[in-house]
Amino acid sequence: MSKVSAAIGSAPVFAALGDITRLELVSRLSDGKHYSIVQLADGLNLTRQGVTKHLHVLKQAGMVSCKRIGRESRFTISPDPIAKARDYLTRASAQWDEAIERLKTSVEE
Amino acid sequence: MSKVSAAIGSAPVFAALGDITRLELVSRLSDGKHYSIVQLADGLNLTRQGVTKHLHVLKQAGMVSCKRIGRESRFTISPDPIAKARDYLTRASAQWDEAIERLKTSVEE
DNA sequence: ATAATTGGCAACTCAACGGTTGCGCTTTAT
DNA sequence: ATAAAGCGCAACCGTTGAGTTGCCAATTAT
Repeated sequence: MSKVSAAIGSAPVFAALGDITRLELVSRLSDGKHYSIVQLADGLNLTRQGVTKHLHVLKQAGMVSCKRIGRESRFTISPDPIAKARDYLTRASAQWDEAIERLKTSVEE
Repeated sequence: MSKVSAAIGSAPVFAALGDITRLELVSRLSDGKHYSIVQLADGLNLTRQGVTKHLHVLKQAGMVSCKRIGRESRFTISPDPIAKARDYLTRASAQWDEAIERLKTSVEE
């Protein structure tokens, strides 16, 4: 599997992380605990519905999971997809690090 | 600097990576060499202008730099911003890895 | 029983995005 | 000198995205 085809699976994850609100939500969920929507919405400058939409995006990207408990929806982080995205970036930087290293020694145009 | 404030700087980078065309462009540029727009557009199923727009997004995110040489614009990868994004994801996963580890041992609600 | 919390669903607005076409300018090739 | 290559700019279009409001159902608290 090429690097690109490995990456396209992570594209939705990157897209999801490309919004500061969702970045904030992921940050709040990074302690591994589970939170209700109102808890997650607290302090954010947008409606509960807005937060719900963002959480839905994160869920579609596989980055969070939710479970209905009584009247609330509890959200938790799902580490795997983000770990995959991280691995892609790690491989990518390793790739051009050595490529640039090669270009530095032999001046190939 | 908190993790979030470190992350919001990476949001445009993540957003830029959230498109499969730009992911492909980054992949093509990952050898550290520089390419003209038509070279980068080759094989992609969209117009030269479309590619130009994507390259502009990558440039705004600081992920590529371009230099005019004669009649062509040569684009090269700029590793730093992507490395920062990678570092953020690495720190984030490390954080919830240990958090989840703690939650596994002591069952704290 | 009644009121408050929590949240899902649908409709709507406005802006941003991805992509296109057309045109003109500069640089290179013939 | 003329043609072609490479690119930038601007206008335009359809779709998606973020965010809102309003309403109703279910659960919990009083």
